Amino acid sequence: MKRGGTISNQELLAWPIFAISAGVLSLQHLLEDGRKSIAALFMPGDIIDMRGLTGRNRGQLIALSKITLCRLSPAAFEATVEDNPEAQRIAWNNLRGQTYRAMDHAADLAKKQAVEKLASFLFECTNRKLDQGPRDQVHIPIRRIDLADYLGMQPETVSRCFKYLEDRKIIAFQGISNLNILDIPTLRRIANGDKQTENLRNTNDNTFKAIANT
Amino acid sequence: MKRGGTISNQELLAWPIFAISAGVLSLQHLLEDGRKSIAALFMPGDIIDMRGLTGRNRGQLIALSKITLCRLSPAAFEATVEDNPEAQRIAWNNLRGQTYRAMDHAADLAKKQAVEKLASFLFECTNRKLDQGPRDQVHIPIRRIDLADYLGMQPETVSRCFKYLEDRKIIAFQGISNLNILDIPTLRRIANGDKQTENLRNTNDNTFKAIANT
DNA sequence: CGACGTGTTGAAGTCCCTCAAGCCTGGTGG
DNA sequence: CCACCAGGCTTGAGGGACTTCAACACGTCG
Repeated sequence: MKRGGTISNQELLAWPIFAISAGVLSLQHLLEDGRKSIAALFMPGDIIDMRGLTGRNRGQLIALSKITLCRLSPAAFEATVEDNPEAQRIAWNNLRGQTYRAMDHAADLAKKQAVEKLASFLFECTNRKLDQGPRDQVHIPIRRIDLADYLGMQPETVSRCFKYLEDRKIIAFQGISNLNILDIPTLRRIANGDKQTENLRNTNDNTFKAIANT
Repeated sequence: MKRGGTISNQELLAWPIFAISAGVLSLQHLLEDGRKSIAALFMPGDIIDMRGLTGRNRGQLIALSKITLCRLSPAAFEATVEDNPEAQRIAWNNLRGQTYRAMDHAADLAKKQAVEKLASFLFECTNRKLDQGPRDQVHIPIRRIDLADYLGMQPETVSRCFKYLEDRKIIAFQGISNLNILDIPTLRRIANGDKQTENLRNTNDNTFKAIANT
């Protein structure tokens, strides 16, 4: 499936359960006036069970990159889960992971500023990647526009916040979708909403003002 | 358990799984500088499985009202779920409901304005209440402060938005925690972010200005 | 090459937050 | 029974962070 492709409701009725093999899939909500928001990101290994949810106002499943997915028939899924405790445990834990990730994400959106949300997202990326590579290298698997919709901000703000972190030598870009975290502790503090860090970051400006006032 | 009571990490290690019988439980995240946000609300019937999540930075479980809950031992839970397909289905569907509710909530927080978020919350209340009473009567089971933390706004803004809806005869309060929805279609449009509604609502002001200008 | 979509800057506006004060309600004790 | 108190809710003015709008770079694909 190509980027931008959607899974239609008819397909969902026929195959409401599937798993992601590769790529990034999104659950998008569209408001009346065109505002778009991405409610969740599904990545390889995630199991999606939309039984009984197709008709509702739950939004659409849209691919954010080229994806491959593995369809499961509800009957086969139920049978597997009932017979195989191991499979059941995997499915349960995956769904549980999705739940708490969505709740964490909601908390991030609720009371965090733009830079803080971006910092949290970078950690979410490092936590979710399957291959256990170096923890300071991050690959951003989606476009800036989609990232903005996921974090509840504008593409412009995303750009400005990345620049903000880059200027302060906290991250360094390698191309458009890869970056290194140069200062993990500071980024962590920002993600946790530590205003102390904010003060540190503003030190230069403050001394500037202080000098100007003398 | 009284309002304000928390479930400690030690208790969670001993009893990581439980179900809510009555009351409202919240999952709260606390930022370094004191900002608080409520990541999720758990209501009667919800099953909470925190296995393996206690140590992490997942926040705390805090009661928002007097609650009673039913502890389950992991072993017993697993055994029940493996033996009884019906129980398994109930647990799975409950967790699935929590997941999609959290995702919807995240989408609401991402790209909605204050009044729109409040309207969505009112519908979430009507959808979640167990007794199938009249659909236009809503009981708000939590305080304004907690509602603000859940919706990512300030208590003041919550108050202002309620007044806004009340002034326009869209809702009518019966006491502090009960209200009637007088105009369900309009409230629905607001919840869906329809700017047309916004224009309708502003009509009076506009004519006012127009007259004032002539 | 030119067109398109995406990402980045810059200035003006708006919604919400912050702070401060007043009001109301429910619980407590005399 | 009523005064009192404390916590929560409401209201008002001022400031800040993000959005909006517009224009410009950049890479890709036809």
